[in-house]
Amino acid sequence: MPELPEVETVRRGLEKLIREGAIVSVVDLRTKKIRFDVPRDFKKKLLNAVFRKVTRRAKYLLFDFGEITLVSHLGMTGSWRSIATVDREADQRKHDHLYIEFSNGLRLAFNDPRRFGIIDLEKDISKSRWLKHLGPEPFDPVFAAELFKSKARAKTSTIKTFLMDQKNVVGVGNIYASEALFLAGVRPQRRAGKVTMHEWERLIGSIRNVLNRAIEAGGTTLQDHRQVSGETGGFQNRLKVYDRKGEACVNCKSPIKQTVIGGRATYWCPKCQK
DNA sequence: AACGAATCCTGTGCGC
DNA sequence: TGCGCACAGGATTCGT
Repeated sequence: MPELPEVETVRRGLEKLIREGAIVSVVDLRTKKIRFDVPRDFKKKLLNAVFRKVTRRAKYLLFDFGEITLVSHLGMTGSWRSIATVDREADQRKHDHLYIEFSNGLRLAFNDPRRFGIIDLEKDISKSRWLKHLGPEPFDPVFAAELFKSKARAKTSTIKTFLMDQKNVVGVGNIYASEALFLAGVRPQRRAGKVTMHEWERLIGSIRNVLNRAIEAGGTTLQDHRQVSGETGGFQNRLKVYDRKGEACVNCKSPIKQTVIGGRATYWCPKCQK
């Protein structure tokens, strides 16, 4: 499901609901393991913790409780939803793995059918195994053409694979990689090392542009993505190539092509992208 | 060491 | 309607 815009949308939803200073009053963990083991003392450590803020790093949500941080990754199908007090007992769904309640009555559920998501606790987030190999955020000025042209210099893998590798730059997944490459006019199957300086400049701009517009739209809902409120996102209506195989290119009317790169469906315009 | 493939898991949609 | 198969927004782990 979720790339940076979807995770950021969820973060903003959570931020609106969880008050700073709210105390965790209920931790109801329904499974020992999602993709990886949840810490054995999860409940004990989280209960009575005082909420500070929720931030995002790459595609990870970080619930800051001061002495401890709840780390959550949505994998492909993970979601957080808020449950109204009146539905407290009634709204329990298949694949709900965790419920957290706060002193002000807010109840949250983490649901993940495919179980590719992560729920973990970290004492010191700067040492987190999940975060330490990540590249820069796409909006960080460090993500600049000169540096990335040089980083990619010796890479024989495709530019699409390079952009989706979170060690290079974070937040770009399968949908937005195709979209950004289209906006920049670069074919996804081009070798990363052969992308020119000018193309890197366009690519970085396109990535920032598409991610920003997708955040504004509340993310892309193809099937699973939901905001914390339960609403779908809106960016699926603005996709230019993803999931549009055979449809007319918005620029040149050529049929959009689909291929597989790195095992993932990839969409591009054979005329607009060089 | 770098790259691509296989893998974890459940649900959905399609062809027959 | 039912069955089998391919495929799905991620990213670690494995094999070459």
